[in-house]
Amino acid sequence: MNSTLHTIRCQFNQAMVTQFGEHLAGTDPLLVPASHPKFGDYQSNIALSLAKQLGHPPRTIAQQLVHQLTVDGELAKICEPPAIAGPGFINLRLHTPYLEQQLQAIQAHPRLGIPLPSHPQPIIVDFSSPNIAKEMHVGHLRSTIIGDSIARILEFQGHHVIRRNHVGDWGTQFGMLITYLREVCPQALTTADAIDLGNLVTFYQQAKQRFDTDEAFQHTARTEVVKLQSGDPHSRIAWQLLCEQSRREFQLIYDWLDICIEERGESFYNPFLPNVVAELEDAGLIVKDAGALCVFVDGFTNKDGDPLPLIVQKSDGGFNYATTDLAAIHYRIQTEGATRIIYVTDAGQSHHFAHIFAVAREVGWLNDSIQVVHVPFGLVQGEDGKKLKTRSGETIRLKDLLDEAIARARTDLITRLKAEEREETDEFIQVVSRSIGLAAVKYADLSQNRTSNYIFSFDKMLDLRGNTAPYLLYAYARIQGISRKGNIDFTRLPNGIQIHLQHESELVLTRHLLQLDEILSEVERELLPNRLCHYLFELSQKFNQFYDKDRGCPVLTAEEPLRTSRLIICNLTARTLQLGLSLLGIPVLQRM
RNA sequence: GGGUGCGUAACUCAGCGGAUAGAGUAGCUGCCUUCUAAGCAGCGAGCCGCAGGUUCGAUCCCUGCCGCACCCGCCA
Repeated sequence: MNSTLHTIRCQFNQAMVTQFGEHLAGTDPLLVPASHPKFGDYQSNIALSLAKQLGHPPRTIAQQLVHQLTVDGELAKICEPPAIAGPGFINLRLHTPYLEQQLQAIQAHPRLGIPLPSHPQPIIVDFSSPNIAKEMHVGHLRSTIIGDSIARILEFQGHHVIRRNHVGDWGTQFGMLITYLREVCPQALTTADAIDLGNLVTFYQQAKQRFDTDEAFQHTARTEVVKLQSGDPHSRIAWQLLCEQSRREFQLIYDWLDICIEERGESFYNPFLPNVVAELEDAGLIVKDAGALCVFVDGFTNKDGDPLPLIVQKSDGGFNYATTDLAAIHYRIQTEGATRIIYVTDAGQSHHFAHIFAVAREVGWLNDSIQVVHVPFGLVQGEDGKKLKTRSGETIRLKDLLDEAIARARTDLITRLKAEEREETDEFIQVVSRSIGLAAVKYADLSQNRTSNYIFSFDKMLDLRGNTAPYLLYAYARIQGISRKGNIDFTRLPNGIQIHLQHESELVLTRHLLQLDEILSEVERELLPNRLCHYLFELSQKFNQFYDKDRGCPVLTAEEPLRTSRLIICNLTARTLQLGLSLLGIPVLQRM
């Protein structure tokens, strides 16, 4: 909420200095959300941690701090008198008039009280990154969804974000594919769309198999890459045709998922690759080993415990992904001026990125003013706990996966409509089932801590109960239902009027509403969208408790001025849900 | 063999060095002459993998071990 925590922190700091001396200036007062609602909103654990240093019992320290805070007086504008509990916790409870005033403030604020940063940063988010000549499959799901959400959050926070699709459009696989196509389907190399993408994928698999087993083929393929990389016109035309075809296919998926991303494939960096090697050479980092040009940095060893090289130029003269990734870092920093680069790829690549970053640091492209991070995520597993595959053991195409989610959402919806004897248009059914299906897939992914593997289950993600997209969307739709029922235009509710918080459930709800800014800055820092999901889930639960006819409080049937006050709370909840979901890449529904 | 990540309720998962470790599902029990029950309230369910260590305090940090997953020289 509008800097509440910041204000409290300052007050604590001041009190610490006044009571215990200047050396405590800037010491973190260890303010955290209360561990249990009965303790209030926040707690400071500082007294416990200062006990040893100051040589006093923690409760005495807490008493001195509370005394000083009371004398200073500022805190009383926000909180009820601080309470000391247990071994020396200082518990803080925001008082109701402050909550009422804060709600009023965010109601009038288009960003719900979230401030813009004073120093917006240029940030590159590198995500999705499918490979040309392959279809997008389940392996691209997490990078695409998590990367998009991170980009949305950073954009909302006011940063200048470049969403970057580092597609695999270069390298050995193309030599392989072109060589193979020349044998089995030469027209594909000269005519647009001579074969459909499904076949292209099959050809790719066959080419890969040949490459792995046939040495002569492997050699020809490698030569083909070198030809392509050196600009041979026939190779380039073939390559462009393949890229164009894949690109259209990717775009279809991105349109479905409402993902905006700018393609800049590996090939873009081709002209810069020799220079990368040259700069490494100039820095004295290049070592020739078995014909390949390598860089050795401390801390990287292979399975025998020997130093592990980063190969930047292969013995055949070709460059590889390490070279490309280095060129990309260089370009992103030098030319694009990025101060933060975020790579959203699977956890299996951690080692590779650590290696690349270490070399970039060694050569001096990276320094402390630039933050380069790998944001790893775990595998998508089937319900058997193994890597998600079709029954026949093939990789699942992303398109099929999304189709199935939508189809299942549609079946659920139709069953529900029948049970409730509702009549809806075909268009409604189509829009709603599509929206729920896609939202469910996205939310299921985002709501897990990204670092662990997660088990993919259509049944769980489409469940109308629990921490799922449908539950959150329903909470939103319920609120819109209030506006329809009461003929109330939420956008025309009066601004700046006194909010009244009386009922326990509305206090609980509004306390939660006012925590959005803390959650968002945490998510920005940790790059963990599941924290936002958790927040929104709790918000939905708290709304449903507030709206419950037994234990909650009446809204439409309440007397003024409570009625308007509660309608404002409803609308603030809806706006918060809508904003939060939008940051996850999920649009809301008015009815469902 | 080395490296990285993970081991928390029957299942799927949260958990920020702090108080009695939390959700959701599943199971059981209540609440619809309705501000949409797709909801709400409640009950039971835990050696937080094991063993040490650091700390006033450890599910969280460190070390070792066990189990699982992924990575480990010219693919990306």
